Amino acid sequence: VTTNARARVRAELTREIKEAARRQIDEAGAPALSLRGVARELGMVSSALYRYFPSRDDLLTALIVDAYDAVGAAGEAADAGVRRREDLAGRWLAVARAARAWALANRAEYALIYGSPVPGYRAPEDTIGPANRLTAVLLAILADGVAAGALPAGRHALPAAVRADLRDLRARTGIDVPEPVLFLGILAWSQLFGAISFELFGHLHSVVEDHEAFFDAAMTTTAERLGLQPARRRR
Amino acid sequence: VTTNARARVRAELTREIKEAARRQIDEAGAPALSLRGVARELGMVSSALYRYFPSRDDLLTALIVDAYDAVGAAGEAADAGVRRREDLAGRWLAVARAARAWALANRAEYALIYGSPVPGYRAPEDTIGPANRLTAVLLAILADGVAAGALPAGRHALPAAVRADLRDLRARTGIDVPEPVLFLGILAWSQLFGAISFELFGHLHSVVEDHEAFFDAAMTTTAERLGLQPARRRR
DNA sequence: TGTACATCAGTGAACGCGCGTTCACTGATGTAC
DNA sequence: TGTACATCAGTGAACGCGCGTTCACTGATGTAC
Repeated sequence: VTTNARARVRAELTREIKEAARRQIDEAGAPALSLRGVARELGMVSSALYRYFPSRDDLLTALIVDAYDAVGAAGEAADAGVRRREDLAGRWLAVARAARAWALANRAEYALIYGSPVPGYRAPEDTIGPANRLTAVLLAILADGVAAGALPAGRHALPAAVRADLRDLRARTGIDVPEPVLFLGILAWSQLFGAISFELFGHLHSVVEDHEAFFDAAMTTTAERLGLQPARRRR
Repeated sequence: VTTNARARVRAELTREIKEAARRQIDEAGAPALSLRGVARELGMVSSALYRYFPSRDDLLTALIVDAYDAVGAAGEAADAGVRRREDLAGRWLAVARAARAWALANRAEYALIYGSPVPGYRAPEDTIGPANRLTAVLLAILADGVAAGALPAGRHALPAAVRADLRDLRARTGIDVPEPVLFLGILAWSQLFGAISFELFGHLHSVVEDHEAFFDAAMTTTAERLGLQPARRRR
């Protein structure tokens, strides 16, 4: 039991190191993340950090995993907060808004996972699982729609190469959604992050003023195009 | 006349410096761009570069301007290469493919302009003009469509805030396109770069294999959604 | 055309800084008998 | 419960490196008369 005192302190400090690192990348960007800087902020000597992370890259990996987890959790919570589960468009919009809100509140972390990759850094396998967390939420909405018969099964014609790739994807992952719907889903997914990136990386600057209104309108359109009907008039 | 000998040599070296810098960011990313490294590659001493660029940031700015220019020129050429000007969907697809091809061939430069901003670097005014070059090509396609009556004027309902922003944008820039069409245009624009970024930044990895086929299918769908009809069956 | 002077490109040393990582060490915290 | 030993966290010095930028300088290239 007393053993865990040491373990608890260790966990706590690990958390504090990551927090300080997050603050640092928020101020100067991920490439400028420096172990010495983190150590300085915590009043430690830089070599002490090596008790917690074997290298700078491992610290970066931990931050990436945390970021994917955080945005995934935000999406899950937003989806779960929609009471009328059959309101698929409402769920989509809620998740999209949650992703944007998280991105605005954690710009550097967003850039870390959805911006240009940190040069020289190669993401290890550990990041794959958490990366799929938000995607799973979006896929669940699609799957619910298909199950309820609310999604047009897909008159959308696809080139053979794309259809084959999507068939493979379904087989590998067990996603229960027809290829055409899956195709539109990936499009919507990339539209979501395209919109967030455009706003965050400054490309909407001097184009549109009310970014939130624009985002909502864009995501509403995206939901319609996906075939997600607003709640009441289900066909 | 002989005066220009010096000027020509100067222009040539300026070009070589930028080329070496591009090679460097292609290998290690923009944040790692170093004047000393560039000088080393050219067999000069680092201080000599200050005869050509007053600081590292100015070199970066020049690279950004060049990149916007290059992708803009690629888009213009692709658009100009479509003989049947009334084939709006074909023009859109050609420009989209050109943007993607340029991005694939110049990954670091793409990341420089459409990826996460280089931390600590603030883009000066000079980058705004070139940044609009590609956008202008896309807008011209829309404007042509509107002029030819080929684009549905826009039954698309927009929230008041968005509509007002777009009205302002039209007034400021003299864009000759109704707000609903403009809205869909911006959506298509961000879909285009969302798709390229997703592919380049690795988010399509283990999702889809044939990236080119997927991109083409995505952009074809985007063109349809914009209301751009394939050439022959104009309504 | 020929000379005196101004302009410019490039050199090399230096300043002051920060970085990741290693290593031998001191003490404190836990464990086993 | 008390002592001997092992584990672990944190220190401080050091290695070897790279960076942007400044500055006084040497020569070569151009200009004006």
